[in-house]
Amino acid sequence: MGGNASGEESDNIDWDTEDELEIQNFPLSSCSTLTNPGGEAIVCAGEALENSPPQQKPVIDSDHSSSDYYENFLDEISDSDSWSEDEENTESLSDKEKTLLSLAKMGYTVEEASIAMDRCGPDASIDEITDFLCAAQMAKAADYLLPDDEPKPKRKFFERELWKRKKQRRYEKRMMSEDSETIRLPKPMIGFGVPMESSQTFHRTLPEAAMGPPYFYYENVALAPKGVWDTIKRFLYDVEPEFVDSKYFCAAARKRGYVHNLPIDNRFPLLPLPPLTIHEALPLTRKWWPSWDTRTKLNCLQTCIGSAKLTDRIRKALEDWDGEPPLRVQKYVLDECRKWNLVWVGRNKLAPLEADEVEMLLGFPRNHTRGGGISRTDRYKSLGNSFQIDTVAYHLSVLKDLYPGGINLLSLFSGIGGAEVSLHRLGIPLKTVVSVEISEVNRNIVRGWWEQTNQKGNLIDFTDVQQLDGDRIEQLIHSVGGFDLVIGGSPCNNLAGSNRHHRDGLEGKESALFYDYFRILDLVKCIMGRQQ
DNA sequence: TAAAGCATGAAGTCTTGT
DNA sequence: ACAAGACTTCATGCTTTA
Repeated sequence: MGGNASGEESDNIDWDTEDELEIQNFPLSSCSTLTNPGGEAIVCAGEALENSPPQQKPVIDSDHSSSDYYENFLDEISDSDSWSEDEENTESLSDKEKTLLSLAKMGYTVEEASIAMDRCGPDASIDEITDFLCAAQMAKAADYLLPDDEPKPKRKFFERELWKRKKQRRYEKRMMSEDSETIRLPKPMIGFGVPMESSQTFHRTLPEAAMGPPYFYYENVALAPKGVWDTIKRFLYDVEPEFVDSKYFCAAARKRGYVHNLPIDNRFPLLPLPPLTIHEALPLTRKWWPSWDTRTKLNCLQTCIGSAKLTDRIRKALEDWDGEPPLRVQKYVLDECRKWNLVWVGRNKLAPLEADEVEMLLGFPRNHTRGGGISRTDRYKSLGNSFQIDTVAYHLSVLKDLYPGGINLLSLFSGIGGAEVSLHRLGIPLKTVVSVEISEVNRNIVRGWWEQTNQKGNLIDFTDVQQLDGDRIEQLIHSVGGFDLVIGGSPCNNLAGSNRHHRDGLEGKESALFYDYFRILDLVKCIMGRQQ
């Protein structure tokens, strides 16, 4: 970290105009016209997308809130003895004064800070304000770096931070395909919290356009190609996605993003809590599990399983060694185990998960996808495409108190009924469920489950989202009395990392059905908004 | 004809080493 | 800081089998 600081700075900062452009347009406005892949303009609900709401970010409610960056920032400030952190009682200060104080401690002048706060609006977070300040400084930073300008210590510090911000910004730009802000995956991937990890309280303020009715809940893979989640967020009323890994809910990982307008306070998990480790979930494997296989969680449950030839190759590779194989073989075996989610079922014997086990790990009732005309291959495929019940139910649990008499559900891309099963297991009565699912075997599974669980409500099937045009939706809303929840996870085929052939992003053949989710949700919002 | 079997990397992010 | 390596991923398309 040594070296000539000023030389480093002047050599490394490229004084391009990107940030100046940003500052001129500040606050960043989200897209005002949206087009679908076909290029047709998509009609948005009233002011929903035209009045770009201020970017809302979830805020951790703690004394030393905000991002890692901010924490590092504070660390550095306290390291450099030019800043004395006197313990002040901030209780009596207003929010604005607290923000001002924070910014002052970060090295900004009160004047700079208050201008930025005015520009960013009353609801802006510290991050947004510092972003603005940084961009503003970039526009006139050249002045500061003139050789005869004797920078004050404060400026020096400020410039260093400026440079760091610039680096961060360039890194983020690199991560992004286009402009707009980056959506970064949180670490740990716990969204607005998971059970057992309740030390933090999360708060968020939804953009006005996102407010219900109805509530909506959208799901897709977290590790989508660049820019996909930005687009999804932009369409879904600028609601910040909640990224959650289901490894905090069960013994298998499942990294997913969820965009929803549900309350996030007072969530509760399904009981009993499912097993959280492989050994607890699959106790029979314990006997054969070698000590050098240190896995405690399975990787993502996918639609395909490892081949018999693969497990045979592994068996032969292991049989050459009595006892513990050499590291080279261990690595080969572990790599394949992780890639295919293999488990130990005998000496030197690995196997892919049975469909029953996948069902259990995902939180579905036993035999949910078994029989009734579904093939083994299709069973894996349907399960691999489904929700993790405990995760989704945790998010939906807030509905229980809101709808004691039950809910009307519009379930798009229902699959094997993850949404329905989640609500049922929460004890939320299902009044009318309108379910759209292209696959006949999946529709049969949901229908079978509906009958076997003696549902009192009414299940209405549709095959294709295209059938739900404005008239049909209006008619449904009229006959049902409005939907309380519009839920769905649109196809991920063209987003998923496993797709070798057509990982085409959100505009891909199947994944573009996201736009139908938005279209239908927006229609429902529109029609129900009119009726109020 | 339907179902099962099987080979097919890239694109990210994160971690580690220099 | 930077490069290189490690790690993970709601799958598709072709071939074989029942």
